[in-house]
Amino acid sequence: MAGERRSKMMEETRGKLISAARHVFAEKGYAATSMDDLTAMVGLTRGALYHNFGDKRGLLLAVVNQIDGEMAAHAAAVGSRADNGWDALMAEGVAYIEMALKPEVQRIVLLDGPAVLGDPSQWPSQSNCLQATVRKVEDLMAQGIIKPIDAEAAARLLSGAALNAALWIAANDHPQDVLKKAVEAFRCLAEGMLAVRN
Amino acid sequence: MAGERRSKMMEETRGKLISAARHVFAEKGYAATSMDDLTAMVGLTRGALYHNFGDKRGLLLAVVNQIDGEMAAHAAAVGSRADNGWDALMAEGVAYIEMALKPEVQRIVLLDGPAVLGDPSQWPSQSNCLQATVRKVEDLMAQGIIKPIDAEAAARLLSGAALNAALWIAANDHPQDVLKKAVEAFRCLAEGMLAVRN
DNA sequence: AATGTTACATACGCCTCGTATGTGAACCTA
DNA sequence: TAGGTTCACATACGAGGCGTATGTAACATT
Repeated sequence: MAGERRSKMMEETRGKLISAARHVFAEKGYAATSMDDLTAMVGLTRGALYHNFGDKRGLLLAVVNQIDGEMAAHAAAVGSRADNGWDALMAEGVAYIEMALKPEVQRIVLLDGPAVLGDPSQWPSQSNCLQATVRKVEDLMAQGIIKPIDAEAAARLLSGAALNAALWIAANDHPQDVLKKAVEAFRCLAEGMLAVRN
Repeated sequence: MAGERRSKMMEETRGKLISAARHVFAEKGYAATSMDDLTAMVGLTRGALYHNFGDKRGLLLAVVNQIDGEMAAHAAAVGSRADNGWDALMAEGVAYIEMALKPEVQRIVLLDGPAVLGDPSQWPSQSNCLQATVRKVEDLMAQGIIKPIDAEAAARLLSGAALNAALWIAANDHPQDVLKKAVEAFRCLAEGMLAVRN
């Protein structure tokens, strides 16, 4: 039961670094961010960085995991409020699109993340989120609501479509207008999985 | 008339640099590639690089444009061999997935490209490819084959789904098996756009 | 209280990028 | 064809940025 003050402090410095990184990575991008500046911004030096996260990539990984976790939690919360499995799946997809409108998510999770850390589906958090979608698809399939196809393939294509929709929206001048179109198209595509048309 | 030998030589060096960059970028990634090494690899120095492409990003842009152009051409060729508009759209989508299996395309066009150059839909070539898909969707819509939705939204979601499918396949150990599942799921989703089920 | 541990700072070397300047060959002119 | 000019590329230089090796002071253990 000792070393409590120490680990508390360490947790705080980790938090400060991650928080600063979220802001700066989102603004200037990963490559253009100097770790000297980043650490100085919160009154530290690179020493703290390399001790806590190993290297620059490690910091990005921590940031990505944090954001990704928040996204998964939010999507799950939205999905749980739906009346049935299908609506929940749709609601999660739409929520995913909406979340990806935040510059933080765009730049860090969708652009720099994959380039620096590699295939997103290997990340722990992303993997969890996808697995949840896979299970939802499997449930709906077992209920005969959607056609028998590979669940993982379906989940990945859905999330891919949502992701790309978000990128499109963010690059556009009228996000709200485009969001409506994107959501409509997303629902339309997703209905291709339905065993019986509404 | 004049300066023919000179511009011929310059075209050759540009070609050598782009060719080398395609290989090295695909292997080690954009960030990890040294321009000193890259240029030395074809018997040049960085002087040639900065003269021809302005900076490192300029070289990546040239590489991306070349690959993207090849992809668009291939997709168009595949699509033109189909009997009808719908089959052509499906064939192009599948072709897109298959092309994205090449490490070159994955690493350069799908990972580093967006991170370094920004939104892919702004790139000249990618934009052309997308526009072609949009027009195909509009045609099918005019024929009453697919439901009336926003054509650009549909095109973007389709290409997004295809893109993500490719990333999935490439990260997998059994590409051929997964390819089949992905293509099946892609067709399934796309059929959501059909006005009348087959 | 003495010793070990650790969280972070400091200091160093290596590499890479971009620019500024040099150079020799190809080009135009007469 | 001879002289000057242009230009494609090489060389030289300076400015960071990353990662590591080492230092240090606060904390923990006994």
